[in-house]
Amino acid sequence: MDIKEFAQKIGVSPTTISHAISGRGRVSDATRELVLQKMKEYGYTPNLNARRLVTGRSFLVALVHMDREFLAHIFTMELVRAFLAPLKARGYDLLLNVTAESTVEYSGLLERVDSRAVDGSIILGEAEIPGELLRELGRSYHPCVAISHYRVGSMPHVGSVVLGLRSGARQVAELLVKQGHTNIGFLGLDSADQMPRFFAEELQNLGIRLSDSNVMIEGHDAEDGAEGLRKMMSQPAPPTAVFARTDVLALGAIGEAKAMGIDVPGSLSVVGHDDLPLVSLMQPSLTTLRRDRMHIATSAVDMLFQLMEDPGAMVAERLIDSKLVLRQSAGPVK
Amino acid sequence: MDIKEFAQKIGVSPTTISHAISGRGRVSDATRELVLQKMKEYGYTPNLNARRLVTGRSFLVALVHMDREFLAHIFTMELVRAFLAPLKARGYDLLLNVTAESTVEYSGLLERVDSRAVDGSIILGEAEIPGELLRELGRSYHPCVAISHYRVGSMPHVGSVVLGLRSGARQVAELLVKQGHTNIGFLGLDSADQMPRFFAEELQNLGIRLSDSNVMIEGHDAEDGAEGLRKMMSQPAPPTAVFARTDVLALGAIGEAKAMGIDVPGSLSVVGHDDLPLVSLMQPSLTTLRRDRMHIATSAVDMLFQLMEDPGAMVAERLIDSKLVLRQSAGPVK
DNA sequence: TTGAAAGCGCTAACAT
DNA sequence: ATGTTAGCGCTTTCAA
Repeated sequence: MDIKEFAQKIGVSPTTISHAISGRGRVSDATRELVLQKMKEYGYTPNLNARRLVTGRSFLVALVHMDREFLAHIFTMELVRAFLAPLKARGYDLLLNVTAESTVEYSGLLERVDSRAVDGSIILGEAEIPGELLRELGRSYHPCVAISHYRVGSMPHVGSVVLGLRSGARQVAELLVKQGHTNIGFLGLDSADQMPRFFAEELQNLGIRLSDSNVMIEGHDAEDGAEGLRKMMSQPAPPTAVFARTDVLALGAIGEAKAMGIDVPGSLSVVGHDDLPLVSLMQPSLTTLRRDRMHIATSAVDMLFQLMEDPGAMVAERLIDSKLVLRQSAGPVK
Repeated sequence: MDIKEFAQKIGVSPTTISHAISGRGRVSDATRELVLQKMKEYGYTPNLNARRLVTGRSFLVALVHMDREFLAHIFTMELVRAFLAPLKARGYDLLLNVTAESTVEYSGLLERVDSRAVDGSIILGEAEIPGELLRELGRSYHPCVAISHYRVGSMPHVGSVVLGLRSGARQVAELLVKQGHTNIGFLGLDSADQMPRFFAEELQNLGIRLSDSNVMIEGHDAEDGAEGLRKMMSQPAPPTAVFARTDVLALGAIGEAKAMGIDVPGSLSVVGHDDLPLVSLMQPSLTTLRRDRMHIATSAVDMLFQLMEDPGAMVAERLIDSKLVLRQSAGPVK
């Protein structure tokens, strides 16, 4: 049943119905009551796609990601979850599966954007988000907010939430040094990651040198963490503390330490990064850097709606730092 | 730029453009080439909402859930992720944030459905999915697939993926009995859950009695698991093995056991349920029941598209069982 | 193989 | 306060 048919059935005009539903038009309370009442009775429900076509708004926000496996990271999953409530509070749904892998894919994205199929986008990038993509989006006057480790050059319609690494590096450095560690290791992900540099610099500031032989860049999996730790501990003067770039690496390292008969945190302190679910339940529970998912999500959503409401708005970049969560896996040097 | 303007610019009719893009119409190869070529050149991209209005298809599937906190379960997050690839393979996106909490919310859902804003729905229900909801959906000829622990009465346009509990209960019972345990406990979620009954029955079949005092229904959190285990082990004749309804309960229990000086699995075996990420990395690694997320997701999506392609199809219910993953936390009785 | 015209169901000026 | 009318941008008969 369309609005015309429904209008005839209940004896008012389509306009009145539209007004009654949106609440935006001038209708008498009595008429509005009647319309809403009859809607249920007849089971009429407006066609969203028609509305979207004519209003140019969809009440949809897309979550754009660079690769198809982005949800493999548990942290990202939790982030996705965190977007839901703030969006729902504004009457918005979240669109998933929008990848921006290549130029080919950009077009699919731009199609959805130019055609007003989504009102805004949140762009997730573990690595750097291609400037070309952001420029393309900006050019189509599409409000979007990028979330990544990197700063995004200021451009119109594009907000940015930066997940800072520097502060976390400092907090870990300070903790370990305070606990008396002087021989410290780092277990990393890949060569593009900035964390090892930051960590080395922060240790330097505290008078400790992160030697190259104590930096292991192995990969993403627990096995990589185990492998890295094994190498590190097989050196003549093995470190007494290790900062692992992710909790998964940290857990792999702890497992390997146990296998090698090294007590954590008795003989080796381990600090992770992410505060994934369950790491507080391990034995020992994991000391790690936590990023507040809700904070990230509400910041991004707030920013996005600012841009959506005022297309001219120049939104400031927002930096969000990690916070050290003290648990059992790191302790004073013996 | 709309199709009309674009048509004039490149000197063909809107019809031809539509045909060239969809590939459905009869157009010469040369013309199609031209159109696609010029699309990039001029940056024309069709309006999706207009297309959706006229075709009645949106290439969107909604993920419907009963409460707002559904993504709090890590298992559910992983399920969401698993839907993405099969949907993308068919050119579909996934719509998140569609709750069906109350009758009020049903209307929001039905609006999206009746208005063809989504082509189909996947309904997630940890508990039983309200029959009324499914009937409403079926009545609007809306293809949907329910995923839950419960069987859904057969009705048109509604498929069902049942996450069976019985088989898992049997596998755990068999494992523990084979390992020589005779005094066995259960750590449960809530009174609505069928698992304790199934587990008791399966133990019964093997000649073991699950005594009421060994069944603790405490809640969802690790603390609940710890609390339950403490009570259970404080009894005169504490069990030598415990089946926990979820991995989180199991981890809470293991933590508490350690705190009580009880070795796992030396003096107490613990089996969990879900195989959450990281539980394989704990010390000891967790023996648990695993449900194949990809299998569930592809089953549901396959079923959904069957219903979408052939509205008359009566889709068979599909049962998916858990599989025991043997790790370290459960072992032979000493 | 291509084009003209009608209409998808709604909203929003503009009357009344 | 309510109704009339003209599109929104596309697809799809139908005709050429």
